[in-house]
Amino acid sequence: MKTSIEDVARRAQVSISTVSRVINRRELVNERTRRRVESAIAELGYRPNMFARGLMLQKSDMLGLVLPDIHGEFYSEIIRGAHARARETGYHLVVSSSDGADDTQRLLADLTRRAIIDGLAIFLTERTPALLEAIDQARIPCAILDANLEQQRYDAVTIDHRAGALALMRHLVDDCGARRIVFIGGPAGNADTIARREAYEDVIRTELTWRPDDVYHLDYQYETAYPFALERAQSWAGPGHAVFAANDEMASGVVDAAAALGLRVPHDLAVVGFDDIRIARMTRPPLTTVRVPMFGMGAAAIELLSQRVAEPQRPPVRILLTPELIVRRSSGAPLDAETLSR
Amino acid sequence: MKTSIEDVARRAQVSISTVSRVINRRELVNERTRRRVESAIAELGYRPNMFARGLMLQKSDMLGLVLPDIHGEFYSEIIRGAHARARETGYHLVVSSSDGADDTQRLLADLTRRAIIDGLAIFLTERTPALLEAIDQARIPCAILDANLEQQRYDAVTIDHRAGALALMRHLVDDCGARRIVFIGGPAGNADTIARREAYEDVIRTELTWRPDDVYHLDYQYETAYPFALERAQSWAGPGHAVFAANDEMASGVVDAAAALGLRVPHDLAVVGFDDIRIARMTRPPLTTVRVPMFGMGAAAIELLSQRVAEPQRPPVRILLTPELIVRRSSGAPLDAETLSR
DNA sequence: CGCTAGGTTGAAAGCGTTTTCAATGCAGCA
DNA sequence: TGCTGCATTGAAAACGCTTTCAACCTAGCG
Repeated sequence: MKTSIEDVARRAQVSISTVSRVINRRELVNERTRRRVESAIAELGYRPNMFARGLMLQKSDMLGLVLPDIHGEFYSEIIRGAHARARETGYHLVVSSSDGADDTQRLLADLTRRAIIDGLAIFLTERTPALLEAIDQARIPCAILDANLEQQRYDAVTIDHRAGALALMRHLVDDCGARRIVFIGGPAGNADTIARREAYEDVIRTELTWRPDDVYHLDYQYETAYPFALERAQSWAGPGHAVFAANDEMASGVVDAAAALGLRVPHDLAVVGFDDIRIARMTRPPLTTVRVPMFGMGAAAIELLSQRVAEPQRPPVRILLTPELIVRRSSGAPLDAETLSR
Repeated sequence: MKTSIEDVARRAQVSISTVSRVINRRELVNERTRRRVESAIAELGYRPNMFARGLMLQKSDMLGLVLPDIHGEFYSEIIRGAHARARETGYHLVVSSSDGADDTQRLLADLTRRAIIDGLAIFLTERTPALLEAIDQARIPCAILDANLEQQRYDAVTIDHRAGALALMRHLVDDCGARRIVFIGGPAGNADTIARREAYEDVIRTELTWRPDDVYHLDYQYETAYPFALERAQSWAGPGHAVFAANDEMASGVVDAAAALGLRVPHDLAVVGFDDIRIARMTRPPLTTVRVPMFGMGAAAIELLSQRVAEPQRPPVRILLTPELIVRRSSGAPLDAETLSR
């Protein structure tokens, strides 16, 4: 049988008020009484009922995290970051992933109605009106991840994809002496791909020669990039020639294809990727890439949320995270000792 | 201001009992009344307070999942599986990861006391008495992942690592005609490595020649395996020779090193891995490996938990999951068309 | 000695649901 | 007409906690 605060009170010969105080504000109760209550608690193995407690406090110490997908290193890093910060701030984390925009909406509804959470961090990949509506319907604090929402109504964490891509282009041009750069993006409509391609174009148009045929759009997959590069890498190769793939998987496919064709990376063809996932260190040579701070993103979202729970009325805050250029050997820049160890 | 069931009742001119019935057992209320209540709910944007509801029902529809670490594809697959099943069964998932056995204990205590969950799935890598004690202390249903607990007190999900390794060895010997097989394990004390090495030894001792020098223990990392193999792959190579690495990362390092040495995989040296993580398809040639059903493991744990919540008194159930042999080109077996598409 | 302030405690009022139990009304039936 | 039974509804009792408010006691002070 469950023991309640009343059982403890009876056993310790005090009122339930006192037991409650021992649990929550121990400084308010006399030391002798406190010890009596504490041993009663221990003897009975009593644990406060969190439902009742929450009913009074309207607080569960749980935060939600909604991702479009849990697949892959990307999202698991977000979870890691979110979880780490959540634990630091005394929260537990309810993780959920959806399957397309419609499903996100359902999930949001379900989470905000049926789950007992104090706030919700939402990773948005699409921005349908219905989705925004669903977020508005949430009666709890929300933080938005990675979507450049025009409206400033919510706390948000965004990655500066453009700055990352720019750093990578600068590296290719300035440090590696690239004269021709082939761009391999993900789907043409993909927001990240767009940001990266824009940076690419900016640099190409102002400093090199714009060649429309050097821009391709694949699907972010190794399996697609490998045969694709096998067909073309020969024609991409040359002194000062490079490939900028919009993610590490495709870059890895290009590196492997080049090797299969007998090309030397980076000597005959430099290759750079994006994201800095695990495999970036597992190509030969290791990939120069841009590290997208997914861990930091998850952590920042939880941080914002916990701050908002503490101070519901403050104006929305936006955090902009900048990716970091990671120079390895695939780009052909001179490397110092410290960098080599990576 | 929060609207409560009472506000709805007033607006719909009924008692709160009726409103509650409309929400939970709609068949018990007259259609006309029901519609009145429903529009009152809609107009007020009413949502039942889950704390109060939980207080009555003693049920939160949340399940916990504790992992030793969220890092890597492995654990994110478990989360995926658990989440998928949780959603199917109407649960939300509280995910948490710990940092060593001591921390697991703290986490368990925190989760079972402060979090509002109906059950807890725990991935155990170590089995200290203190940990088992902590699990006993949990007053909620628990399911254990991947630990061969002697005691049958809990529901459990276990992977048959040995069967997987055996299948892989059979494949090497029977399908690929391997005559000499080098084993590269993780740390010698690692439970998974031990299970895999035992299967290796069984087959070697009964069917091939036992060579103690062909057994190595590294650290599961690509970065270690690559230079290691670079030194030795030449001496491993030969007709009917193979390397069995205890995970795909190390196998990938071996494949890359072999390529760097000008060896042809699988012709000069067959290589197989274990786990079937993403990179298994990204080596040249793709890795033959064993798929460990992490997704299924997470899903099974949640399934057990939800069944136990429904039927607390039933005897503990143990689920044994068998890994699946995935034949790709690195092992040198003749492949059929269907397999090639992987 | 009477008063005051501070330290401790308990009674009771919520918090917002679900559910039991009883009451009501009405149709159908003898 | 008087019953029975069913469908529908409401009153009220939990559920287990936090917190306010008032009461009590004691020590310290004038």
